[in-house]
Amino acid sequence: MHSTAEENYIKAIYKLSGGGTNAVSTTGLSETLQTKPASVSDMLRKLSAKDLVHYVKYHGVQLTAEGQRVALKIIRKHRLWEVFLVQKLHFTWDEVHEVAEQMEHVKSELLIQRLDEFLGHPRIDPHGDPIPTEAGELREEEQRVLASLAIEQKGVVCRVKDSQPAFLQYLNRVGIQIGTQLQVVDKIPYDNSLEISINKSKSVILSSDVLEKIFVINP
Amino acid sequence: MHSTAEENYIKAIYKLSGGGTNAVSTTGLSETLQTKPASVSDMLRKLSAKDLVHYVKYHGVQLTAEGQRVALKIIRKHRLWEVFLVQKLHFTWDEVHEVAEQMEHVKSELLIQRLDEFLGHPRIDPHGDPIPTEAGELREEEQRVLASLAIEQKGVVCRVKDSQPAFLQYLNRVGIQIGTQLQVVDKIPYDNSLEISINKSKSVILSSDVLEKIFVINP
DNA sequence: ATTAAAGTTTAGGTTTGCCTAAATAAATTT
DNA sequence: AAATTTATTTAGGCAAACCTAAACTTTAAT
Repeated sequence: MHSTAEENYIKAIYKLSGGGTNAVSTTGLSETLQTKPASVSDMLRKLSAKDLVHYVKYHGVQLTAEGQRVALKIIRKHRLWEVFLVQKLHFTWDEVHEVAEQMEHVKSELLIQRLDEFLGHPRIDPHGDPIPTEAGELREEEQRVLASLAIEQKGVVCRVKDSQPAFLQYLNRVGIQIGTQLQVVDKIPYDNSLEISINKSKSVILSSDVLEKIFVINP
Repeated sequence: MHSTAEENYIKAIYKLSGGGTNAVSTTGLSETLQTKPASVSDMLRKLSAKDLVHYVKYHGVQLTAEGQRVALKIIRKHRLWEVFLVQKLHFTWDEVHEVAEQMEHVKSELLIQRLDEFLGHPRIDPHGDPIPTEAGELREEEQRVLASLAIEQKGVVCRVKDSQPAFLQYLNRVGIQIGTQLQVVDKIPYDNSLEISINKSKSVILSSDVLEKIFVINP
C-alpha cells in the first residue's frame, strides 16, 4: 500500500487540480502540505515512478487514472469518518478535520464498507461535500453559491468551501450549519453583502467573502 | 507526542513484563515486534533518553511510571476500538485486532472520551480484557483459567489469552465467544484435556493448550 | 575457572521524508 | 533580446527506524 505521506500528496494534488485534470505547481503543493518545494520535487519523482502521477519537470503534475482512484478512496474515507465523528460522537464542525485526517489513513477495506453501512450510506459529509461511492464516483447535487441568491429567495446550506477552524467557528456563532434554512432579506449594493435570515428568525449581514464560501440547494 | 513505533515498543514492553514490573529482554521484544535485536537496542536507548523506560545495558528494560501511563493509554484506545468494531461494525473477533492496531495510534483525547461514552463505558473488550479507565487504572474481575474447572463446574467465557487469527478462528468454529456458557462434562487424565459442553448443548474436547488460554468468570 | 554458547550492543549502512544551499529553467521586465 | 526575478530542481545532509556483521557481555557447561 501507499504511505501516509504519499496519500497526503495525492490528496493535495487532487484538491489543487480541482478533481485531477489541471496541472498543479510544486510551490502550490509545498504550501498546501507545509513543506519546502525541494521536498515536493523529491516526492513527485517517487510518485511518478509508481505511476500515480504524470510529472513533467518544471511543468507541474497531474494525477494518473490510478492516482485519481487512490485520491477518491482517501477522500471517501476522510468524509465517512467526518460523518461518524459529527453524527455519532457529536463532534462539532471545526473539531472534525484534524481527527479525520488521521483516520483516513487506516488501511482496511472491510472497515470502510462497514462504516459506510453503519452510517446509512451518507451522500454528503458534515461540510456538505459529496462522499465518493465505493466504485470511486463523485455524484454532485445542483448547488448555488449563497452570493447568487436574489432577494426573498430561500436555500438550505449544503456546503462550505473553507474548512479552517476560524471560519467554522464563525459560522457556529452566527448559527449556520449544514441543513440550516436561509432566506435573503436584503441586498446591500455598496459592498455586495447580504442580509440573511437564519431558520426563519434572526437575521445577520454576511460579507461577500463569506457569501462566496457558502453553498445552498433548493429548500 | 510519541511516534507509532515508540508506542508499539511501549505496548510490547508492557505486555511482556506482565504489567510493567518485570524486566523484559531484548530478544523477547525483537520477537514480539518482528524486528532484529539490534533495532531493539537502538530504540531502547531512545526510550530511555525520554524517560519512558529504565534501561540497563545487557540487563533488560522496565517501564517507568510515565511509560506505564503511556502504555495504559494505548491499551485503552486499542480495546475501545475493538469494542466499537465488534459491537457497532459487526466485525468478528479475528478481524478486529489488525484494524485496532492502527486506530490505537490516532491522537485525540476528545475522540477517545467520546468513543468511550458512545460505547456506554464498556469494562471489557471483545476478548474479555479489561479496559483501562481514563485515569489509567486497570480493574480486574476474578477469573479462572478454564483448565482449572472441576467436573460439572460451569463458567462464562470472559477472556482468551491468545489473539492470533488462527486461534480465534478455531474458537469461532467450535462456537466459543465471550459470553459463552461452558460446563465441564468430563476430564481426560491422559493428556489433561477436558470435554466441555457449549451453551448447554453440543460438547467438544479441548486440549490442555487451549484450556490454558480461555478464562471464565462465575455464571 | 575456563571455555563455549547465547544474548546484546556497537558500527556502519539503507530507505523514507524531510531540510538548506546552490544550480538551473521559465517567466517577466526592461 | 537581454537581464532580472521567480519557480523548480539537484546536491548533499539529517533523523527515524530499520538492517547485517562484528564486537562484546553474560550465562551455562565443562
